[in-house]
Amino acid sequence: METAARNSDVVRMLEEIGDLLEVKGEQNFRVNAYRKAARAIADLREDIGELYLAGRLREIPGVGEALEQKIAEFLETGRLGYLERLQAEFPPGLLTLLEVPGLGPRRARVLYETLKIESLPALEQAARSGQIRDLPGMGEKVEANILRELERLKQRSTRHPLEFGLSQARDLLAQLRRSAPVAQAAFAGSLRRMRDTIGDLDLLVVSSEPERVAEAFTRLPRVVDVLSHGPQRASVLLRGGLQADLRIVPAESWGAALQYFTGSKAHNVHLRELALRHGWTLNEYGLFDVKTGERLAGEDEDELYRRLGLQPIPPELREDQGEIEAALRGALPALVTLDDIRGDLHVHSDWTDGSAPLATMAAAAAARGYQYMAITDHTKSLGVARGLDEARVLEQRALVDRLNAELAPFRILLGTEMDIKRDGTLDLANEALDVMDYVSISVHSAMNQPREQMTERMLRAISNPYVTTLNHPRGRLLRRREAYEVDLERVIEAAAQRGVALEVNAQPERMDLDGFWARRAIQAGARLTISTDSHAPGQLDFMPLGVASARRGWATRRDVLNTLPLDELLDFLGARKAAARHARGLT
DNA sequence: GCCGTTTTCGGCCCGACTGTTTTCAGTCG
Repeated sequence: METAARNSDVVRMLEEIGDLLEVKGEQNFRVNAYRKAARAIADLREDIGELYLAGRLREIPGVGEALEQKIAEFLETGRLGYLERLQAEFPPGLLTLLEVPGLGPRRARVLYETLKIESLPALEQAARSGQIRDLPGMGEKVEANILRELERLKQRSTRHPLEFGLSQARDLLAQLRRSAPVAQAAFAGSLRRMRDTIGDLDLLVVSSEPERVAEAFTRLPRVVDVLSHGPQRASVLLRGGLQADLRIVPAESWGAALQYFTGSKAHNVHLRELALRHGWTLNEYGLFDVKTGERLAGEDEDELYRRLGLQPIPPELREDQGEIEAALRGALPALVTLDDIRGDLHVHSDWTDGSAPLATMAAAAAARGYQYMAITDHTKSLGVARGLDEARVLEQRALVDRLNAELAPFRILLGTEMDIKRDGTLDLANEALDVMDYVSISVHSAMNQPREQMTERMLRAISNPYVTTLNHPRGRLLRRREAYEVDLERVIEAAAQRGVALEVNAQPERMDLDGFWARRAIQAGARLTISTDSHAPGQLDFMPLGVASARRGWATRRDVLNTLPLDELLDFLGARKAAARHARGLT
């Protein structure tokens, strides 16, 4: 049975209630209850409609009796009487005022009640005509800030790809080290958790002269605007629209500050509640006994976790998705690392749309310490890439064999990134697949098919027994293209059953699967590959991004195909091919 | 509104910065 709403609809509904209650002046704990539940549902790995039908809504942390009833009503009817009554108390545009940084619920309410402002254009007009400076609690600066933020809002930049944030952060920290006395420096926030996109940069520094560091930070070359500036922290706007926040702490607080500013917010809140139950309090300066004020931890991050009775939790897991419970039991997974990766299984050459000869790509892979690399050039349907036909595959087979004789013990696997055609059939004949070592498949065309059609297409494609891996299964391109409409749960289930691996693609704008879906795949029993989809030698260095996504999916070494040493991988691929031949009646 | 090896009632994460105000509310992360 289909319910009337999806998880994201429920999340939006609860957040709106929270916002409206806050504007109304309702007590904070009630407001936070709605927001906490919204967060939990946003991170949910199951369909909330199914949870409801199974009578399991109360299992969601933060959902009690009252919220269960409201969510049920919303799922059944697509509406919620309680929310509609709340909405009726305020004009529909009022909540858009909260999008302006510096405007919270109190000021939004004052603006509405005194000046009848209920939209951003009305806000701008009031600010321009100098009406806001006379309101209680506001003044000329608030008015000027509103105008400034409205301008910024008009050209608001969305979230940025992780790779861009990492390079910006590394540059900033290097510049800061050169221009001020910095004892330790690191980045925190979503950058350190390696989320696939980041909203801003969180930088952390230890210094005995914090004022000088903050000052130097605001004067770095790429800073275009200083948003706030104090002795312990400063926020700036960088060229290109990225915001960077710097925090300066004393050395004895380094670990606590690193923990605090790495987040996530939900993880931190959970951790603090845990501390409180011991009679301790946790802040960015350390872990303290509430009664005596004694410092229990703070200099070292791992020690902080251990003092709380937890295994140290890798930053990639800190999303309050069960990692704290697992760490309490000592049951955190041993996450896959870059060192575990034995080869790259998705690499292009100048035979199709890569920029370098096959031999160059192989040498670059070998230089990174890999035992193997799969060359996976495109196939004939992808005309723009001059994709290979069956005859060219045979030519490539010959070249690969020659190179392997020279490069041993390094091994090039002859592979393919074969197009899945719009009806789910594959681009090359089985005879061509039979001469290959590794077959991976991708959707590159008709990407806007309806959900049911795309799902059937992928299911049909992975049913070919020669197929080892489904590449970039969601097809999204950050900031450019949404994911395919597809029932990925069904595709993952089928892939798990057939032993088909799902790729974690490390291209910065792909990051596909991301951590969320990687974890889903592992839970379903599917195996992952982590590959770079390199089109030039330097792109092989994207591998850490893919490893990060897999780690965010709780992947261990054993969940990832290309952690296998060469001989074991060859055994695995050989067995698959034998089974494929058997299925075709060739044995 | 949620929740419980301190509690079924009485708690609920914590501090910096800004601006307006003369001791602190509002906002943010």
